[in-house]
Amino acid sequence: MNYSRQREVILDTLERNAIHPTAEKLMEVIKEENPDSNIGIATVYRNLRKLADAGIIKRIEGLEDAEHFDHNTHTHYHFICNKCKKVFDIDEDIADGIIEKTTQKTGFAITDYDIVFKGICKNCID
Amino acid sequence: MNYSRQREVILDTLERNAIHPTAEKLMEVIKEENPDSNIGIATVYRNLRKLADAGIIKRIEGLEDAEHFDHNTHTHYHFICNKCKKVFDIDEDIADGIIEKTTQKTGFAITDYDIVFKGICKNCID
DNA sequence: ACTTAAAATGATAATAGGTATCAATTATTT
DNA sequence: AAATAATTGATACCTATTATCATTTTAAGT
Repeated sequence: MNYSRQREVILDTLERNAIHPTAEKLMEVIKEENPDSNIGIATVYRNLRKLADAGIIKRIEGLEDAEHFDHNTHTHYHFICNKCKKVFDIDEDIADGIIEKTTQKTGFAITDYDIVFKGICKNCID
Repeated sequence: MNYSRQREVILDTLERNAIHPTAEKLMEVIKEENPDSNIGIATVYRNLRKLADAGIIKRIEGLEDAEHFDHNTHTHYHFICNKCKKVFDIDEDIADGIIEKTTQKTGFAITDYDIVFKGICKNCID
């Protein structure tokens, strides 16, 4: 993968904004932070895909209509609030050994898995 | 919800074809099985949404590009083969008490959750 | 530095999944 | 049977994402 200024901005912005943004949302933030730098939306989509395929960032599927992206590639889970639609990290040990257990029981060669919780977040309950 | 012949066909076809189809795929099957019956694609989308919202069937998100639907609403998980793209049920007890555990640790009001595994299925390994 | 080949970009057309609209039809209630 | 509400089919529309392509930038070799 060759260097590109745009890719650096995209990755850096994703890392500094841990909000699990969609491509469109990330584009918005990039524009705000770099009003002069003229990065096209196709470049954002392209690079997010490339970075995710390379395992440098993670694609989060199963949330609303669009794909979201996460700079954190360590094992963790997500919760999306049905009301405010915000995505929260769940960094707790709630599914210990689930890959091994499932591999053993099913015989599938599991390479990846995701857990998505839905409900109402603390802020929206009150 | 009023009765409709179309909805009955849609639900019945979904139940008899436990292949976790997308709306388009289900439409295909319906057309094959009922060449005369002229059900529009909008009706399929509309009814799958309505049935899922009513809890009669379940929407599976996080699989490829499109939403898939499952007539089985009991707690179970899914595995999608990255090669053949088939969706398999995982009906094993691999995440016991995960809602309680996560609710307790996070304080979110969790109403639902999904686990999606990815990898290569037995058929595609050989 | 200069040249060349490969990779990346920005603009935008194209595609795909899904929803909204609306007049016509079908169910339900009285 | 008449009135009201729900549903349908056709299709226009919207939104997320990818493809295309000419141009620019990067990396490597001389």
